[in-house]
Amino acid sequence: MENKRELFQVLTRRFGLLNKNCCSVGTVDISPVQSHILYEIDKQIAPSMQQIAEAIAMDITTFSRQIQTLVKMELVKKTPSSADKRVYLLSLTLQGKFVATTIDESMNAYLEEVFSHMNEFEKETVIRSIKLLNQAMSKSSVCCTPLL
Amino acid sequence: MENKRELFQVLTRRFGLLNKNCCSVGTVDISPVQSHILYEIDKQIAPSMQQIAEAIAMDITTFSRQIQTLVKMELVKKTPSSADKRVYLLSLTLQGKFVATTIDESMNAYLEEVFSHMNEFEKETVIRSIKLLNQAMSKSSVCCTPLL
DNA sequence: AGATATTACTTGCAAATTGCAATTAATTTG
DNA sequence: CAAATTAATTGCAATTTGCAAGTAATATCT
Repeated sequence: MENKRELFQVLTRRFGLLNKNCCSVGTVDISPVQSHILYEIDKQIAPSMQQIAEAIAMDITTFSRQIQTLVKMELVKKTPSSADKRVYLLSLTLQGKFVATTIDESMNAYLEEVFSHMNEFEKETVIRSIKLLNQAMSKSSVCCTPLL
Repeated sequence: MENKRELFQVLTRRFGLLNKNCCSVGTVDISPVQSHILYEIDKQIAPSMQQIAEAIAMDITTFSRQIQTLVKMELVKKTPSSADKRVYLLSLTLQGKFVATTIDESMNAYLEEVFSHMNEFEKETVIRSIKLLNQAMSKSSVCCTPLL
């Protein structure tokens, strides 16, 4: 058996670095956490605060403040729900959408660059493995429970 | 082509969560960052502050303060180098070693649990893929440059 | 229907983390 | 031996974090 922890330790750090790189679009500069928030709002349809906070496993009070920041930066819009007046529905502004898309593209470019160091077969294998890993983690009881 | 970013976004989040889980040993409670520091000190031989800070790609000033905290917690020992009096050599105390080892074991247990949802062939493939990915990232110019 | 409980979100701290700029002390370079 | 470089530390000041407590709206229960 390998030392799995060693492998994951290194991988985790590199992911952390990759994440940090990717959050500057023109004059707009956001944190990795904020980038995750934009990503998730973009992905869901008219989500509430709770939904996004849960999806990224973030404390709701911290999340509330992050959203306030993003609203001030005019990247996110909070619309009161008509069905339930306690709820705010989140969406990206035009600028927010632009930022999210640009980050997505640059992340994909980064990843393409990383994958360019492999041959086709290796690429396929790695992609398939990451899917497997994601599935296994979602089945796992020890972590990741709040994540889809 | 797949959407790689989607896959990595989810994986990154799950790793983040895994990381957070794993830092409480008895009455000692440390942050994920501190756990990385302990890990890296344990791995190297009589490293200097610079060396560790660079290995985990952390700002040296932040690192300096983290070390101060860990020294107060009696997990890390700072020994002035006799060869160069500017330098401090880092090592784990007995307690620090214990904490590092315990975290290592519990991380490995977590990972075993995750891998238990795969068959033997899948396990092999995934492990091999992560190695490939690590290699590719270390060759990459866009990230990870400071990391071994 | 009306009191009670629950839910969604917000604020008040207080602690921890971060990084840039500037400092100290030791070593190297010219 | 003076000047430049290096290792590590400190002074801010901004950001992030989470618990506890609060407000307002909705759901539940007799």
